[in-house]
Amino acid sequence: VKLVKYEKPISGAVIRRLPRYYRYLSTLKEMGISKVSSKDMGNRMGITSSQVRQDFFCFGGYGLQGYGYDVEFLHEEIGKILGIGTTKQMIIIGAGSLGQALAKHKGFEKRGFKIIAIFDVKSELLGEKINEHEIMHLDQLSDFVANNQVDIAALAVPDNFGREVAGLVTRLGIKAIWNFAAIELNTPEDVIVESIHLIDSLIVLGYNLENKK
Amino acid sequence: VKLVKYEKPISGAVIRRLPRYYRYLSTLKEMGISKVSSKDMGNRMGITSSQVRQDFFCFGGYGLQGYGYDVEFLHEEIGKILGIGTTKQMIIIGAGSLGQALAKHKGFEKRGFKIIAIFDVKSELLGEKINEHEIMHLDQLSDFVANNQVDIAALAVPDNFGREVAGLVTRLGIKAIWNFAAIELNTPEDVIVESIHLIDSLIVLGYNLENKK
DNA sequence: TAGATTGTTAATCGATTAACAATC
DNA sequence: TAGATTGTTAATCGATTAACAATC
Repeated sequence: VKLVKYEKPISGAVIRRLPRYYRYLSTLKEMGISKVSSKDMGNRMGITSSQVRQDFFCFGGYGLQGYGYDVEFLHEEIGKILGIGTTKQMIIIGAGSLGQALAKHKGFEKRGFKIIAIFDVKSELLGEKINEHEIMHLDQLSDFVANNQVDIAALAVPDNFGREVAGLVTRLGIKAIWNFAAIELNTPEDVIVESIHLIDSLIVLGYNLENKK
Repeated sequence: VKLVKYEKPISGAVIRRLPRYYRYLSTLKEMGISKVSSKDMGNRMGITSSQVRQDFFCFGGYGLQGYGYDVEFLHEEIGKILGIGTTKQMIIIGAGSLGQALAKHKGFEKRGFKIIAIFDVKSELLGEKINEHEIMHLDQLSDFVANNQVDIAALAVPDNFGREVAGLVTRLGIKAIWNFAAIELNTPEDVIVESIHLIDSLIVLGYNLENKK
């Protein structure tokens, strides 16, 4: 009997590779390919086959010696680890162009992230509909959170409002923030923050371009 | 005489922290604070003071023993390393909601990234103006690149067009791609790719929420 | 069986942290 | 001078890679 190894927490570096494996496996599935080797996966992703095997080994290993990995099975198992398929409800705060773009994005719902409301403070935006959701005033957030399960708040507000809105959101008990403001957030320990710093990413790109890796 | 140490290439991990230092120093400057210690910076960013000093030491050290770092000077030096202030010209491919949000974003130009054109293939979008730029047809890209300095192409196209558009862009000689499609790009060695995988980020957030770090 | 490829341990590499002398 | 904080080396920690036995 082989036991799955959940003893020690999985490192963040491994977790961040899982969505990439998952996407690649989705592609293979669509193409009707049923098996894949660690070498194939590594080549595609620019990492070593050794790292691929090591990553899966963290969870007990999903392959068959001499054969490789079954695409369908591996896809499903990684999906389970990542919690894809369990629906999480998300609100978007900030209905500017970025907030609206997030609200309209197709890919999130497919992976279990359901957008259930959009908030802003600008009166001229209120009542406008993005997809099926009317933009609500931020004053209504408290009531909304009291009456709905909100798992994640996406912050697409101007940088200088980020701290304030993050404070509000955590006071209301929301435990996960997807932050797009170019600021550092200091949130309570039990609140998970994941930031997308667009400008940082662009600056690193500019640096690498000038200093050709 | 102290020589700046440019002997070995700086690790990517260090470079990715520089924009964060830079942003923090910008804030301090605005607040009129003139000195900062490695301890202050570390606390703010959730890293050790040792790491902060080690990072700056890569470039020869910018501080004064017993005092700390001069905010204005450090800000300027990090800016120089990152190449902030040298203008880079960027085009956006894909004028959907995400492409438009990028085009409208205020923060890029401030850091030297100038958006000079937007392209799409949908005829109903052509001619529409985003900021001062008219949306052009992708067929015009080749001419445009021939007549303008294009440093960076931001790819905000549907995932299934990503590879094709990346191929086009590299064939036209553009050396840096800021990729928003949820795909792995295989580009020539001399092309720099920086990807923002929104869905990956969201999935990791969901994972961390379920598995409370 | 021969060939292929994983599972798994060990070795290496690189990044982070600790420590403290230097010096403002 | 005493106190503070960097510059810099060494120690530690963690992540990646190599290697190969296991086994399909």
